[in-house]
Amino acid sequence: MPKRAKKNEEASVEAGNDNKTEPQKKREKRAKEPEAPILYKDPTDKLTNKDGRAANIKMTSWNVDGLRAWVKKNGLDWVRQEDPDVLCLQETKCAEKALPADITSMPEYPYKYWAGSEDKEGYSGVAMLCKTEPLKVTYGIGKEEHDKEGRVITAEFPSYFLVTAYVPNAGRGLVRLEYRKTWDVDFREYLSNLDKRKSVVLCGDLNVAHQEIDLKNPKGNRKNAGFTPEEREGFSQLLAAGFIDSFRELYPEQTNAYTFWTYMMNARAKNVGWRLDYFVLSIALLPSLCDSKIRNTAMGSDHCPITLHLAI
Amino acid sequence: MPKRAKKNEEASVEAGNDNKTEPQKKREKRAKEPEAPILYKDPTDKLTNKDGRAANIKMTSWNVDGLRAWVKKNGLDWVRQEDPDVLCLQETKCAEKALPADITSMPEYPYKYWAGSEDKEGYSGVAMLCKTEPLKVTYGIGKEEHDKEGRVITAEFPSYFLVTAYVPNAGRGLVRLEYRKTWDVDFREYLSNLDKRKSVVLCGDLNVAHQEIDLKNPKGNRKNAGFTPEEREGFSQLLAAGFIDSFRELYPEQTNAYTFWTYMMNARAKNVGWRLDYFVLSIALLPSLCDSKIRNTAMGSDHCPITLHLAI
DNA sequence: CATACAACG
DNA sequence: CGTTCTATG
Repeated sequence: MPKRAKKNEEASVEAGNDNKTEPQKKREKRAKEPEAPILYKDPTDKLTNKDGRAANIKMTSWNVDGLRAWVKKNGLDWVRQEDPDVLCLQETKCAEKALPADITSMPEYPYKYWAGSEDKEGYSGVAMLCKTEPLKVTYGIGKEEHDKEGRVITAEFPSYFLVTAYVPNAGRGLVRLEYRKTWDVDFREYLSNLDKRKSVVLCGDLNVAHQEIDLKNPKGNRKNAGFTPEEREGFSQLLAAGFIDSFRELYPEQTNAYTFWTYMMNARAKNVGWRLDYFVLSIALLPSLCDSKIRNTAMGSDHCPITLHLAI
Repeated sequence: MPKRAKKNEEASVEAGNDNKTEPQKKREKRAKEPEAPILYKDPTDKLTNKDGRAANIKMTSWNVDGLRAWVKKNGLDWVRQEDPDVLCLQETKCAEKALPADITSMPEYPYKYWAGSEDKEGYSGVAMLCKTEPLKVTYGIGKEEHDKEGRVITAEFPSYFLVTAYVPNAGRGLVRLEYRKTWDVDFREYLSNLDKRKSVVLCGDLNVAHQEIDLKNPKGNRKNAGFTPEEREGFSQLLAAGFIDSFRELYPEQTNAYTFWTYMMNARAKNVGWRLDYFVLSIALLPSLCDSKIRNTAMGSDHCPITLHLAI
């Protein structure tokens, strides 16, 4: 697992040319297209906690489904508008040396951490970009069997741990459900141990819709990856261990709130989605919670980003 | 090897939609874009033979480098303008059942023949589309070892055989040169045997530049696939067996006449190319030869099409 | 550089 | 449906 942080690098340039093939046009598009539509800060974000204390930390998490494609689709323009203090990305599907200069050279985030799959190139992978330097950054959850796929980065800040995770998908036909169950147990133990030392913020694609309210089609998906009783129970046990689902805490009745839509069957246009991406907090952080939002207008992946505001 | 001819089929329709991802735009492009630039019949084509007899058959050969991509790039619009009596395609890289309706339903060519690789999907593959029905169509060259990759279709017409071929590439590092040499021997024997019965027109990607005049960079390519002494000698021996290279016959001094340019290094814009595609004729057809042309303005592949006019 | 495939989601 | 990989050219 790569353990280096990256600072700025020079961008490489590509010359344009004339005999336009499709892929050439694609590249030119990336290079020349002016900007993504301008997004303003969401005026509905609540920027104070229960006691009226002002939010002072903003975090965004996004499963980008291929970082290179997402960059070409101007995902970074959205990030610049959102301007979080920490940006966590999942499913980067990109070796560290293949990262686009657009992101490795981003001056807004001088502290950047990357984890990729050791065996399979272009599989899994997570990243964390920070405006301020963490006290310490670690990779994985301390168990050989889980730490070869670039799924977890943990950053220690003065008053909390920030963990970003891309939880293993149980797979078509649930071929990897048994593995997922062992993951859920070990990951919960990892988080509980952190929680004994400092409060924890966990964010990322947890690859489970917890309750029926968390996906459009609960009935039809009980035997599908992401909504099996085993995966839902795993999430319930995580909460029982002393954590809260920040979005559901604040919006307990909110229906049709999803963070993932399959590319198939025009699911996003019909909002046939799943809530798979979360900010999960140690109970001790509940007083610091200001808002937990789903940015479902941001395009560039089959997941949308989510943003958390804390007053710490 | 598929041995069925195909007639018309219904086109399938795709609904448009709004949340535009890159691949969606690609599909819409294919559906909605008006037309490729209009091409007129080449006024420099010579449409009579030496004796002034009028050409009465027109054939086009094109290595399309992936038929599905080529269709999306409006290759068929060019074909409709060119309007040959027979169209031969190489490197279709497409299973018969995956053929786009745009080509399977083309009414101009009621008689269509397809050959694909048996083992590797999306590899090799040739096709022949005819306005008039051949007396007989066969696939391969009658040798097990050569006939599993969908490289040859032979159509028998009243006064000649038409053979279209995609000759095996000798490969990077010449890994398949030995195989290519056995192919060259067996293919020559196949053509010679046909020639004993009726005159032969051979067209396609023969994967060799015969002489130094046939590629931009002869010096640098003597050890590269397509210009090794062995491959060039194979072509020489084919000619020695009673065949002629129709283009070179008519234009013996013509330099910078190529039919293939690698996509790399902007080779086509600089005309750094190779002449790999040929109409090779039985000597007996020499009196029928009117013209043999390279259509190097036609885009859609890393090869361009070539066209033959005969007065038979 | 570009077209195919497979694996994965 | 879309991103990645690999093989092939």
